[in-house]
Amino acid sequence: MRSDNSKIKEIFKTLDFSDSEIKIIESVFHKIVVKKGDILVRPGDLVDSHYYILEGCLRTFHIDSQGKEYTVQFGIKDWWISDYTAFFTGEKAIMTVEALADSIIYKINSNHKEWLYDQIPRIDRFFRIKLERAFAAFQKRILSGISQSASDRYQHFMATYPEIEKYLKNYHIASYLGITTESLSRIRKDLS
Amino acid sequence: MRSDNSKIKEIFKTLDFSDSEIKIIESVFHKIVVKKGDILVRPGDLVDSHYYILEGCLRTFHIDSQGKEYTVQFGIKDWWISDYTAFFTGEKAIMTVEALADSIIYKINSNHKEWLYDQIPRIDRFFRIKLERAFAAFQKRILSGISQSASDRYQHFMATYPEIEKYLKNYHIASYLGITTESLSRIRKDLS
DNA sequence: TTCATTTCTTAACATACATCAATTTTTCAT
DNA sequence: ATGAAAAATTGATGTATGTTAAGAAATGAA
Repeated sequence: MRSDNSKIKEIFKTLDFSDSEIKIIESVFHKIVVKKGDILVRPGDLVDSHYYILEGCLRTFHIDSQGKEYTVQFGIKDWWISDYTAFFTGEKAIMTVEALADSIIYKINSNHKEWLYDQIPRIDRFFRIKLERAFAAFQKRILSGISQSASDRYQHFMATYPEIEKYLKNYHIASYLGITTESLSRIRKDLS
Repeated sequence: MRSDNSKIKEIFKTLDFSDSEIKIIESVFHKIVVKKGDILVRPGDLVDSHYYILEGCLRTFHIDSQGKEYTVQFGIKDWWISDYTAFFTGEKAIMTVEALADSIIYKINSNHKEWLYDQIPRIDRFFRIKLERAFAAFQKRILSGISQSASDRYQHFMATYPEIEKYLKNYHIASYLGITTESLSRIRKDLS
């Protein structure tokens, strides 16, 4: 075993694996302990891995030519995170993946994942369903972005992901909503 | 054969199927010919199907409580379309799927798709890769929505999907960008 | 605890986009 | 081809959000 993988079962808790299958799975996951502020993916990287969050919080964000940050995704316990555009398409990363708190994550790379699909076909289905749910969530976010005011988007975000809030600064939330911290501050004042 | 499925091979043109596999696939796809303006999915429907577009153009949009329309997706030849949130989660549709031109599409429902995965496991991988690419495109659109001006989003859309334009009214584009037709009109004027 | 640093708030002003209303242009059925 | 309906444009005005700058509050390291 390359690292302490005793928590691997949690990742696939919806599936029932035999001991030998667990061994196979453990062989392709790599445990990583990161500190708040650590960076997992940088712009320009080739991204051949994605990350399961066992504990903590991370975010994926883009930095534009003026240095402004735009958060595309937050991730907490039991979510997966990466620069998915780069991961899926093979293009170089335009995102940064950053730990917002000390976190414990499991990394798996593309080749290992493909190998795993061959070894345990049920896993293909597992990841497909994860992806379907993430896709549906993204569709809702797109709709929210084009149909709602910043205040409505803020309230919806806070209501939908209350567990994430404790890890976030207001500027993280603003960068996720696509507004400035000043605007968010005014929105919070209006709501209180 | 339930309908003329002679074009089914086009859907899976990246895969090499035997004649017997093609037969299996043909048995679960249902050809539908729709006219401009026809509706395939309505708000409140249970959505157990998605649609492959062989020819024509469709869009998925949401109508809010004030009757305003917000377009989440356009689809043309060789794309798939549905209310994916409803399709993947089992929730009732909040979207309308509408033909923007006379179109020829192939419909497949969930149960048949699951059955197909069992019969021909390679197809699971095929749909997973489609979904990965759609997911990456959605991630880019979210980033565009929170980071770019309406004018930039318009130019980016036109440059990225030039083949779609001929099917669209300006109010379709405006509803996709999340702006009013009046604003789009001014943007177009400024750019010309 | 204390102080430096980071984050948040507030205010004045600027700008992008929305709204409402009227008119022109385009589309499409006859 | 013609006219009614749909779509696009334009102008005047309103509002939400951005920008800049300053100060207040919160955080975290020593």
